Amino acid sequence: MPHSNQPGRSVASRLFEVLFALRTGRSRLTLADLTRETGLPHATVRRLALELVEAGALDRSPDGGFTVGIRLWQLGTLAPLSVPLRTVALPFMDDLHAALRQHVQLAILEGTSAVLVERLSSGHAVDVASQPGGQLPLHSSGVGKVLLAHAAPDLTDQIIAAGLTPHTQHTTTEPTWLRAELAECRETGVAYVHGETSLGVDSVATRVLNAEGEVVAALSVVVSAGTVDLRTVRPTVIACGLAVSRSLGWRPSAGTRQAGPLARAAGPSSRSRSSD
Amino acid sequence: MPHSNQPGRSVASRLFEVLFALRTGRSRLTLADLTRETGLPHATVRRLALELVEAGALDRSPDGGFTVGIRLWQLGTLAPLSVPLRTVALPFMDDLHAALRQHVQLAILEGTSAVLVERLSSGHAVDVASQPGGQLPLHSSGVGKVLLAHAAPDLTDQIIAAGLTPHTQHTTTEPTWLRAELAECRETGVAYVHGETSLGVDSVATRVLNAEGEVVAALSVVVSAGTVDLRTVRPTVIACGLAVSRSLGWRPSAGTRQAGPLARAAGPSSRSRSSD
DNA sequence: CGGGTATGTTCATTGAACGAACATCGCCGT
DNA sequence: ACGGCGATGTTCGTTCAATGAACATACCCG
Repeated sequence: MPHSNQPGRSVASRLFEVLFALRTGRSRLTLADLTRETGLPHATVRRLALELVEAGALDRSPDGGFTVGIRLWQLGTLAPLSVPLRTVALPFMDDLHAALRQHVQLAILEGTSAVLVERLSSGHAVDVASQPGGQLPLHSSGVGKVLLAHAAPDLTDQIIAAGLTPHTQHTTTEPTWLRAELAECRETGVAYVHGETSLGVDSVATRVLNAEGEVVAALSVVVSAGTVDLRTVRPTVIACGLAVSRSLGWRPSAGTRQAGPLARAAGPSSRSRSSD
Repeated sequence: MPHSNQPGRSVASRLFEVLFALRTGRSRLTLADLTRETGLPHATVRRLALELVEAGALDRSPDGGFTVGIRLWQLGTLAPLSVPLRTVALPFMDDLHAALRQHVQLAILEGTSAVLVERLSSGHAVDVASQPGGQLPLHSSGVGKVLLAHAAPDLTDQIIAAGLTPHTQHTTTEPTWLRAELAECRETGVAYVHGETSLGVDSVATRVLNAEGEVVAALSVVVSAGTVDLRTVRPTVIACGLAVSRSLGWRPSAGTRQAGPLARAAGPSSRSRSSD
């Protein structure tokens, strides 16, 4: 039986199975790697991979390794997140970075993860593994919590159903607790993380709104635990988030739909549920 | 005849015809746009585009526009030019930017164009249209000339055969003249451009070498004509290019294959190949 | 030299891709 | 109201490109 693939699968799906076998940390794969990764017959993988090379989507080094091609990278730069979001946010992130001398991150929601879009790091700050293009968990990162809090409610159900993987002993694994955190975040517009992603790393995150008052991104400052008082960082982060939102066309009045309570959150006083 | 496409074309090729219809400045296309752009029957384009959306390669806005998807952007960030080239070059480009307060560009060769990989701009400097991911002509830009000079000789023939499109009245359109410039550049490692890409914009470009002594990129400073003495900029650019090359593992001794003459070019005076 | 792994090549089979034709919707000018 | 027009969406018989098991080669290691 020389055609025993399960029917219903399109060429395109197979093609992208090969393409997306390249992931963070696995950005250079051999033909055998691709075969293992996809589970497809090696003859098929070979044919598809060579077609991808011919199209310029992949590059092949003389030693046989496949990597993402320059043309595909170029195509990626056309993604709408480059403009206006990144362009608009970058100067403000620069300011935030200059003021605090700590990591500053910008992330958006994609499927069931937060995707890191932009990042400014300080040499002397804690090292975080993530790079632009990398993924962060929705339930245990600052930006993740902000994005999850403002996403469709059933996404939270999905995330909880999928299991709240504990990355450290501080990761929130209790569904009720997480839901409470998210509700709090919806109220204040801010999310805190204390060593939930990795030990000794804290972060404060806030939301970024567009002209329609929708949460389009999350902005966070990541600090080494204990070095900085998060209560100091909080208003700075909030102000920066508001500044970016404003530049995207958001106005406090226009934003009543989702962003109403943020006004209260902006003041550090009211009910400072601190961190210590 | 319900199957009148010219045979020999693969699905993959059609798929990428649709994908690469998205170009700089045309990063958001409707179905009709894609159909016009590719010349394929609209039923085919529709099917392919929807498959691309399902795979996450494209995003479709509610109003029907197709844009590059986030997953494709993520995939692009895995391209080998991000690491090590960009990562290594960025700090040095920062220094160059800090020292000169002018545009600093990093580009690589891709096909018959130079592709802008990284760019630092100063608000008060001349405005150049190009963005990371954008293309620059090989015959009329600084980085282009550097890359062309060190590429396979038949690429020059190709470029000349394709016609030296004049972008301004200063663009080199005479093949012999261009070849002379390229020879000069091979000798000195530096290329100058005086208003060839756009009027009033000058640039100085130099090469970046890897551990094997191959030219892997070009580095340039772009200035408004007349504001800066290019003779001042030249040694700074050269030193920066050498610094990046060193960080990539290149050593003057090891680089004799292609990089021999650079030593002379490095010193403003004939042969003080200064590193001190 | 035999076993293992990575890569490359062949070819009969067939189902997925194809696209002409048809259908629908909204828009604009008359 | 009507008809022309462009954009989008849907159908379906035809057929050729995609498929993958089998074979072939090359290399490494014990």
